[in-house]
Amino acid sequence: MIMNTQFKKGVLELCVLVILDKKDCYGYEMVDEISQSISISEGTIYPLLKRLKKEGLLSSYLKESSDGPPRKYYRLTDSGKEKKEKLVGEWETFSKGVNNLLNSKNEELKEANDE
Amino acid sequence: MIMNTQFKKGVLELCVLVILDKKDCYGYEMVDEISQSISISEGTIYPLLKRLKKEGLLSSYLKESSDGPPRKYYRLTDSGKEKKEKLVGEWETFSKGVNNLLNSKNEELKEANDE
DNA sequence: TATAGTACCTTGCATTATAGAATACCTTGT
DNA sequence: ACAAGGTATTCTATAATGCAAGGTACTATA
Repeated sequence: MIMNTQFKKGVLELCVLVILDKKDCYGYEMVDEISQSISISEGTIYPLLKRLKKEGLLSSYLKESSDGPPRKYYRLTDSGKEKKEKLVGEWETFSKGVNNLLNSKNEELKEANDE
Repeated sequence: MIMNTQFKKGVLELCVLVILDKKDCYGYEMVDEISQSISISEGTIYPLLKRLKKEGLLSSYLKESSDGPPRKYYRLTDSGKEKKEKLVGEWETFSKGVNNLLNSKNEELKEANDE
């Protein structure tokens, strides 16, 4: 899936928080989850998870796996849940604003061109 | 209007192209136009316009003004129009993907939690 | 003269996604 | 035992991009 890199900035953080709000996940698993909707690579998710943990939005714990090295599961903290709510709201406002520009520009500009 | 900076990455280019597809504009004017939907500052728009012109998506011409210095109007080139169409499509795919993650996650995860 | 509004431009900074490479574990085939 | 490949984590270096902060210059008003 080819996708505009720039669009993703900041949104991936939102996606990670939303997914972790539903269930605990490890990084490799999250790449799969998110990839169903947005293209993403491992080199992106691990630094992101590390950053979010450092900011106190996530906690983590290790769990052994039957087929590979142990998995590091991440869980939302309370502050992570707050942040998630905040980001979801911001995303809705933002995407509405963009769609506003994309669609409703036609009418407004008729007058502007009537000079 | 306070707004997540990261969400804007790449989207502002789309907004500029969409607006210029409707009518020619100068930078200062575009800040007003876009600000109705998304917060943006001058320090953002001028470098952006310069870059888009350099990439051949925009052409520009000067026009005198009665109340201030001459205005530099920008106009979409053919290649700019192509780029605009492409970006609009990418935005729609992308925002659908994000909303997908935000909303339809509930059902899919019931099974996942049934272990 | 001074102030404010319009309009443009540049520099430097912070943020973030990504590719690429390294490490380590397990399973399967030879 | 060995190699190959999939799973899983991590780090480094790089490229984009938005923005604040500053500057220039023109016009109108007080």
